[in-house]
Amino acid sequence: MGDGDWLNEREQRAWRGFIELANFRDQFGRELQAETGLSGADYAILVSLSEAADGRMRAIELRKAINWEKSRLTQHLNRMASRGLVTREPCLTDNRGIQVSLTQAGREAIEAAAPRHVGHVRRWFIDALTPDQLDTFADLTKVVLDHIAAQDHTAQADSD
Amino acid sequence: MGDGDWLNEREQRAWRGFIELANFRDQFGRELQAETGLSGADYAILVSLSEAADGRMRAIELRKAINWEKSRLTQHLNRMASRGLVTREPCLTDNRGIQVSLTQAGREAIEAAAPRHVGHVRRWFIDALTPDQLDTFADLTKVVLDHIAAQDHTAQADSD
DNA sequence: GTAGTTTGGATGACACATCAACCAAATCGT
DNA sequence: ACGATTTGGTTGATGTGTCATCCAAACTAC
Repeated sequence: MGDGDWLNEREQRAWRGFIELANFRDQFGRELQAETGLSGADYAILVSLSEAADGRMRAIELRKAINWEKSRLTQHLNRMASRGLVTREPCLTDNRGIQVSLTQAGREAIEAAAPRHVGHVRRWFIDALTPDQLDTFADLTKVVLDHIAAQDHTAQADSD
Repeated sequence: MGDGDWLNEREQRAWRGFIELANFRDQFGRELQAETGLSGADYAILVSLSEAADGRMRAIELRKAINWEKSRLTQHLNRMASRGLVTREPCLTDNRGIQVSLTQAGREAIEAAAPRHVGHVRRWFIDALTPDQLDTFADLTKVVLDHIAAQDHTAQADSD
């Protein structure tokens, strides 16, 4: 390919490090799923629900909390409902809305998964760095994220 | 959910920063795809091919270069071939192998996409950090990646 | 040689995410 | 009141990635 302008070595080191770390994160998610039976997506939904009063939320609130596209939520809730982790009922105060509720099985699943999740995060990431390094890393990610946000105001993404 | 042991604030800041940055990266890939017509996966394959002699490589070499599962490569090459970006021919020296070649269209696609790719990386990531910060960031990712590699020697995906 | 294993690859089923299009209830403007 | 628009959600098509399984060619043995 035409290698007109590429990154210099310093830039490339940082960028590739980031990419590899991000790649690893997908693997991390799959391992967690293999251990707990919950994907990262499942986890995000269950955490939100489990923090809500009575373990129930309107779909739209859920969507705001985890910042998903609506079709993604619809389809994922379908799969989770068919697995018995959540239920979907019509919303009383808005006939176009949906109430999503944690089932007992869902609550048990998230409570079983949470410690393993934390353990994984610690073992794979936190333990690699000293407290100072953690701060530095957090600072740098913040710089980049702020830079992104400043550039592109349509950017937010989140989970976990 | 039971909040038995969670991360302290410092740990959480670093972890969440990482997650958000990794999430952003997916969005980055989609934007690039919208602009160039090439997904990150397409890009990885085309870059490898374009760097090879004659723009051709055996599938297995390609797989090693980008570290993919074999079924992923098979399926992605199918899609790319149907889009006219690559061709697949039997390998002369090993009857079970496959030779993958860049087509003219594929070469043009990667050459058109590369500058935009670099521009995006710069604009979204590199430009956010000073040279010193780039080094620091690269160092920290390396620490984490080394830690991961040291812990888990079974990380590679492939089995049969 | 010829049986057993490894290796390069293909295939089918499924999970996951996006996009575009659609629908009905809610809301808004007048 | 009533048409127009927004909003909450669904649906279907498509792209992408994983896993498990299968297959034939290639390398062992012996």
